[in-house]
Amino acid sequence: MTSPRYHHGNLPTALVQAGLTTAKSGGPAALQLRELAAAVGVSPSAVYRHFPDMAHLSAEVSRGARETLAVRMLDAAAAVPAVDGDPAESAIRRMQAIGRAYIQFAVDEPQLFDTAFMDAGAPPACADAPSAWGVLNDALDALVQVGALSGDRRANAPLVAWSAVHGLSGVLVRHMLPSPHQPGDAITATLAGVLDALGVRQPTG
Amino acid sequence: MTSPRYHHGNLPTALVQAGLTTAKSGGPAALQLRELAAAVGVSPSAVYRHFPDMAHLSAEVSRGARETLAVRMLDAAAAVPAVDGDPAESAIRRMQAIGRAYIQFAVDEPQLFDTAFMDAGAPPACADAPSAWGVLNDALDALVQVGALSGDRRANAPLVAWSAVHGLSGVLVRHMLPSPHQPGDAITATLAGVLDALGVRQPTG
DNA sequence: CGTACGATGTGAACACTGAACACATAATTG
DNA sequence: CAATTATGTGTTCAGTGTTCACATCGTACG
Repeated sequence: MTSPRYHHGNLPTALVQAGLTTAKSGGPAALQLRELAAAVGVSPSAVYRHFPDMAHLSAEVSRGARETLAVRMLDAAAAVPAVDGDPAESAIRRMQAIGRAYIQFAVDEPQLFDTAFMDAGAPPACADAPSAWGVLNDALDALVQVGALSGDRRANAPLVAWSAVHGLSGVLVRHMLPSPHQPGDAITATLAGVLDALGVRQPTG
Repeated sequence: MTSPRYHHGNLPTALVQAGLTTAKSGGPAALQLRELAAAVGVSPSAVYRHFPDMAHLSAEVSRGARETLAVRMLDAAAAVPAVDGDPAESAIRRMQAIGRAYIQFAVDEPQLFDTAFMDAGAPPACADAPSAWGVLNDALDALVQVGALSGDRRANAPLVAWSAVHGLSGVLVRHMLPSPHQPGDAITATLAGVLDALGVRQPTG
């Protein structure tokens, strides 16, 4: 398997994987066709057997980064223990955990976060693999089902939540804060603000 | 002035101007050294007499875009008529106008907006020319001075307001909305949410 | 079997980019 | 007016994504 066969066996996946590794440390600007090809041990031209364009390969790496983010969110939600006899409280805490995981991902892996949202055409609406947008909407649905979120506010809810959390993430990632703010405070304040704007009661404790 | 003199007279400014024009239609990716030089009618190497690097020129164009944004915000605030005998109401309306102008700029000039915030190192804290961050903080100071914003919330206020407004702008610019949302509704909802999160009363009418 | 064929990878090109050099010209200063 | 500095030119170079004719492998069919 490690022998240098002429046919790689699974080039596209390997290229995307190498792209993710590269992007994790160098960001989207570090994604270069020749470098990725070399990292996988393949000629530059070989890439074109699987991707029509470097842009398409980059887009696929970006998609991978978004998927990683979605998985982090799902894991964070799953790690929240259910509160006995209070499904609403559980749903609210899960919602908060999702938002926190999103921001945490941006802070922990700023380059990957940048890679995830680099191109304008990236639609979070695509029905593929776990998407952050999907995870958010599922959480909102859960809130409605449990009675913690009113149906009226459901329509604008994803937009409000997403822009607040995504906006804070961007600000933190790009170090747009002039004074040395405490990110932790900002995160909790933003999460509380989102729940407040949605008319969802704050989680106890 | 239009005669093709050997010395351009004001190359750096002209290059940045050309960069702004290019970026307005093509975004940050369209900023190319040779093209900008040609647009100004100058050899590519001439650029290096004024900018050590293409990155520095791009950064200057980005700064220009941010300045444009700040001016739009200032203009919008100035266009709000004062409410007689109610300085608080005036300040609140001005604050709202600033946020609306920010988002409007992103929607009207998505490419310029992208250019304004392309590089991570861009500090809105720089004390140069009108900066969006400065405009926001001035508006917040006005709110405090008028008693519409409590001093306690002043510390986190810029972060909360900025991330919400900037986040929504980014979402709108990148068309991250799956379903055909109404941007107008989202904008007013977000602005109201920001004021709410800051504990500022909603403007009347 | 073995042979033709499609899928996959190679190597040498090409056009383009930002960048670096020696040189030419203009403006300024003594 | 002479000399020096500031500014712009032309050429060249390394590196990029991309293309094309060719090489190689796996495989399905006679």
